[in-house]
Amino acid sequence: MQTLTDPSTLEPMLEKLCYRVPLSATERDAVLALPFTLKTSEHNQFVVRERELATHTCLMLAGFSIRSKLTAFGSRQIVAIHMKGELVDLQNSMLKVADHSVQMLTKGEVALIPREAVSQLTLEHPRIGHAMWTDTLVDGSIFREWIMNVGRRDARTRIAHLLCEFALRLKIAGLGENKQYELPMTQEQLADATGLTPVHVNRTLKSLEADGLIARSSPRSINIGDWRKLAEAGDFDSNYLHLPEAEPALA
Amino acid sequence: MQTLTDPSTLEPMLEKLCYRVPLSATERDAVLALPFTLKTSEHNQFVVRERELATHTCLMLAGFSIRSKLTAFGSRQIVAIHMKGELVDLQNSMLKVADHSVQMLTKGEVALIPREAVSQLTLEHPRIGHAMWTDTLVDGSIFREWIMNVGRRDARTRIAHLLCEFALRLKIAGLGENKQYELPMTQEQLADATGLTPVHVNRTLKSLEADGLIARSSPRSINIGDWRKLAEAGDFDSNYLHLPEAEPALA
DNA sequence: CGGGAGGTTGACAATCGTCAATCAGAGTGG
DNA sequence: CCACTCTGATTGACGATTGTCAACCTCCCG
Repeated sequence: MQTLTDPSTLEPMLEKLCYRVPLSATERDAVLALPFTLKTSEHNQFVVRERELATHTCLMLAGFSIRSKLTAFGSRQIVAIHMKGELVDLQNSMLKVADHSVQMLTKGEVALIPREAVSQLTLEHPRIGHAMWTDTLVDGSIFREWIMNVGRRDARTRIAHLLCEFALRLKIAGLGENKQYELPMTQEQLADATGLTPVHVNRTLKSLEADGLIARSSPRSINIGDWRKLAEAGDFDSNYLHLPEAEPALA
Repeated sequence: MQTLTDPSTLEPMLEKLCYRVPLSATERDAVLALPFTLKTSEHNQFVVRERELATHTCLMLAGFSIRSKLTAFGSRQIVAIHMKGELVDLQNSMLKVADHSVQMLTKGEVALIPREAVSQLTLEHPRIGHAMWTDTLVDGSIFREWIMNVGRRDARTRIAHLLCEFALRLKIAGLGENKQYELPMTQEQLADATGLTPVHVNRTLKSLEADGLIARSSPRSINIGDWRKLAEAGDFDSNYLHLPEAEPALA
């Protein structure tokens, strides 16, 4: 596996960074000039494991991944879902020792960037550092929303909320424009993301379907019938995603 | 209210920043030279409200505060607790529009630092920016642990975990060395932090007390009888706090 | 002394978890 | 092409952790 610097590859990352903090041409070039290693990751493969030393930051180029933690008892909590353009493991790599695992949800392509290179880049280009910091702050905002989701919402609302967030983020990442998408997770994974059991997730999805808020041609093929109604059922308000302009609805 | 630059006041913030990323003398001086407004905040007073424009970053000098969010239905979720030395509202102010509220838990003293001054400081001193970024990353790690706490742990474990985290953070902030402290929150606030109801928090505290894991001379005066046992009951592992050296226990 | 906030307790209800069986679909090998 | 198998989805019966409601208590403070 060799280190590459093909500037075209890191485009998704640059797009994400410029999304909120505009960067100059020089700065953009500096980002694209980061060294990286391309890697195809298989379904279910671990990118980082809890407690490991993280030496690289992982940029998602294709596919989906999750971040998760384990309790001592062995149950799993998924704390984030990641898709194209997202720097999955900034968190672990900057803090050196991983406090959670990152695992592929589907087969995908990732670029591994050495921790030191990212660190160096932000020191040489403070505005890039600022952009990455902002990105981390948005991640934090999403974490807070998830705390509220599992802490203060009932099963139906949690699931609806997750479906809304996923739909909107897919759209922003340029992975779908409409109200129909393929959920890349099993119901067990949905359960681990919402703090429920797989059985109850199933019941809840059925209930949402029965009420016409979603339709499913296959178990994971989500079709949002009425965005407004689903957003209401999910207590979903895109404010916490900190999108630049008003991009509140899919409808 | 006038803007001040008394360098002695921002010491707690500097300590926090240098805790993980060592700063040079020049950098330290730059931090201390930040302009700020001193403010005494009363019990229950709001520092920032959800959806407001945040123009300042708030540094806790004395007292405790919480960050919270509201569901549409009106229930509250506390997503973080803050104490001396912590930059409470970096999150809101850097993202401009607040996605959650910050409220004083006790009477306290805060320093309000203009958002622009912080932003400017990090651009002029990239290493300070790096330190603040790291701080934000640690905040993120704590958020993730909280997601797991409310998502995958039962009532007893959640409460025990919160009691452990609070004890350890008090110690790190230099606010207490021993296993005895005064919890600055009501049981209703404990409930909002753990995703439970006040009644069940009460039952759970009683149960922890009955089992000798804690003792309480008054309802909020927590005395940790056996740190190891409480940490075990709370599935508490300080890894996620990313403390510099081994500082795992209080015992 | 009165009022109020917060803490405590008990009875009962309900959301959600557990257990377990069955079903559906994809991939594999004969 | 057809068992065979495995993973994931679905469903039902039952149980339990936790929520709800409501009363009462305790302490602090004006």
